[in-house]
Amino acid sequence: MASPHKRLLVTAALPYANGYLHLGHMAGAYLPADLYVRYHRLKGKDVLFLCGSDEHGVAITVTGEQEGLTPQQVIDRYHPANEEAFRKFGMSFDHYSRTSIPLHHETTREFFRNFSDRSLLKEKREKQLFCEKDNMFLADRYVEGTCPKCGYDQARGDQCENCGSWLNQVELIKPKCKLCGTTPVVRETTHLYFPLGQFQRRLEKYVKERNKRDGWKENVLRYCESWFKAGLEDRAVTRDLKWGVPVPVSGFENKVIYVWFDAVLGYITAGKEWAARQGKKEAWKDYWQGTETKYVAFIGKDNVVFHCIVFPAMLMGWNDGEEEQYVLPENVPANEFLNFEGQKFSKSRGWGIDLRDFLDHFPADYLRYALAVTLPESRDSDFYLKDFQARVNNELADILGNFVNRTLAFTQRSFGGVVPPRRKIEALDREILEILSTAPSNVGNLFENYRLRDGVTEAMNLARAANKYFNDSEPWKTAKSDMDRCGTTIHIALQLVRSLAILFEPVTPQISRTIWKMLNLKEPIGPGFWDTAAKPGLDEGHTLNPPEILVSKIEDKQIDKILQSAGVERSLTPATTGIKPTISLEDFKKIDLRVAKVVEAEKIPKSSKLLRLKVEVGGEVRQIVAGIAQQYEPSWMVGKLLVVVANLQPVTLMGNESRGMLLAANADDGKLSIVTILDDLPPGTAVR
RNA sequence: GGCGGGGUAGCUCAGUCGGUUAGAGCGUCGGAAUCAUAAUCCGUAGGUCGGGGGUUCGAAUCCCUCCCCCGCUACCA
Repeated sequence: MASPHKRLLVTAALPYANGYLHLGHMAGAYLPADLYVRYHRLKGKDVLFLCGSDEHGVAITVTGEQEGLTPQQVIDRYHPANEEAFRKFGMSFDHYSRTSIPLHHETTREFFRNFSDRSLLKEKREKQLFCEKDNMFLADRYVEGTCPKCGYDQARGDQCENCGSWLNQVELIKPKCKLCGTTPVVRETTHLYFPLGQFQRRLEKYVKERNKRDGWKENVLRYCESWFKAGLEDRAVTRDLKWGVPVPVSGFENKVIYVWFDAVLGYITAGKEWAARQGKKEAWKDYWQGTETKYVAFIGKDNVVFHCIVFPAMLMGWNDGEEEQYVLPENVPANEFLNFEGQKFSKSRGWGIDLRDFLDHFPADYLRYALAVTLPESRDSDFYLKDFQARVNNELADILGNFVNRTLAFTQRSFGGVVPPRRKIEALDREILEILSTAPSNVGNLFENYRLRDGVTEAMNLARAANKYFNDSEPWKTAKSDMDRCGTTIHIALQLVRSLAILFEPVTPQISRTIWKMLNLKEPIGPGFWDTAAKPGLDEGHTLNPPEILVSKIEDKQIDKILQSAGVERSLTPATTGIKPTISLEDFKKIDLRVAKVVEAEKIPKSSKLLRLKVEVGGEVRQIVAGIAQQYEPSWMVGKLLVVVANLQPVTLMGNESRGMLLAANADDGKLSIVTILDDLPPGTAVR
């Protein structure tokens, strides 16, 4: 489907500057975006490709506190590292920006002020608990106290679990900060809200229309639907924090703009910064404003709500009141997640592999190809290193690399490295030329419909067909009998090499460049080259450079080595890191551990994890609720000797009082194992 | 427990929203070939489409139910 748009604006999700990029990120958003962009550039489209680091938000502050750094120091570590990893991976951003720069603060404040001036933002005054020690307002889950209705002493800020009544956190009697245990004070705070709900009907129409025009992905439509179904609500756009963009409205000087609001605007900032560096300050408007632009936002599935709902609503909000009209995303192709060796990437568990580490071991193109053919386009997919090895060896090296090599080596030996003339065309020649003539549009159509994985596979199919052509034509035989025939075969094979270099440029740009060099072509692969891949493009008599190995194979031991650095082995054993700070003996003595014998056990109805146990401790039988139902059968538990914390403050879980807690080892993956004792000592025996 | 998503060949995944003998790549096995990175090409085998019901002339596809996995969440004191 030919696009009527003159310009293409592409963004890839702004990575959060609170950690290193890993392979899951690349498969989710960045590689798809880069494939799409590189393809369109070769088609001759006018493309602007933007990205940048998302550097605000409370998580960065928390990381800083944990490591004794300022937020600025945190982002100054991850922003350059991620930018560099992107560069090595071959991301072809026109500009990579960051949200901590003054220009971005200005962009954000401009939107904010605009909304505020036009009374789009609603002010809501509320009383909230403020912890003077932690110097912050407490979210509901960070505060507990006595329920004013039933007197239960561990009610949360929003609801009492004992009597089930809904509470306002300031109603709590004797509230306590869950972080530090001190008593917070009531302070009045005012926040501004963005009326997302007002936009719901327009957003639904917007998604429907764009889907009709550009074919949105099913998973994305499903996520949108569930948000619409739940109903959109006002969202707070201000927060009582220090780290972020200061609110530009009087009375709110001590607050910052909520990170969800400023992050998506980072795309616009990136456009402005790009334009400024081009020395054409207004050039960004050609892409961001006006009807001639098609805007495509590549993201991972966790970001759907911000790009399909929040960001469009913000742009609608702006467009309603201004002459300058921002372009809304025409499509938001979100991928699902990539697993690593069968398990979810997890920073906290140390599972997975960072992009920069991977690129220390292998060329980016190997990774790009392997990821491209297993992109999680319609559901989560798995990345296995042994698959990676197989893809590179059996496909990239053996099919593509070997075809290029055999063709160039043959030319070198039999024709002195000069493109032989094409003589009489026979059936085999006609067949492959026919295949060649449709290959660019076949691959291109798949790319344009966001079926990147199929597109790359289709490109590899041309290499397969090329090998078949070479085999069937048997130039090594005709070289002895019919040099004209042999020359014609090699002439066509060389044309195929050239076309393959072009069709593979979006996936493996470095490999394509190497082929180009071997073909001794002066003008680099560039805008408009895509369609020329359908036809022969090498002149007879042209002299080639000597061939070199294009893709070298991956050895087993290279895979083993990276498996170790990936933390695979580490993660299979229980973590020993993350030990808490040293405590004194007095502290430890406060804990009264006792042997307890299970006398009764049953599942708590409607609960999936909780077991209600009656245990004997000393002379007493008490009830304990434990979250072990997924691994232990109630009947099996009866008679077991456990170790329990006997002097723990009681709590009520799903209406069941729990007086004490049993000890169990908790693995990060959710597996657990109860603690018991080796010999049969009487219940109530102290453990220390 | 609730909401959402999955369960298709040994592995990784498609399957155009009911229509002929369920597909691809890799792996397996056999063959051809020997120009090439022992690479290539051809062919073969392999699936009761998680289980069970139902609707239909016809179901991987629609409905019901059950089992298992993943995510979010409730409750892992």
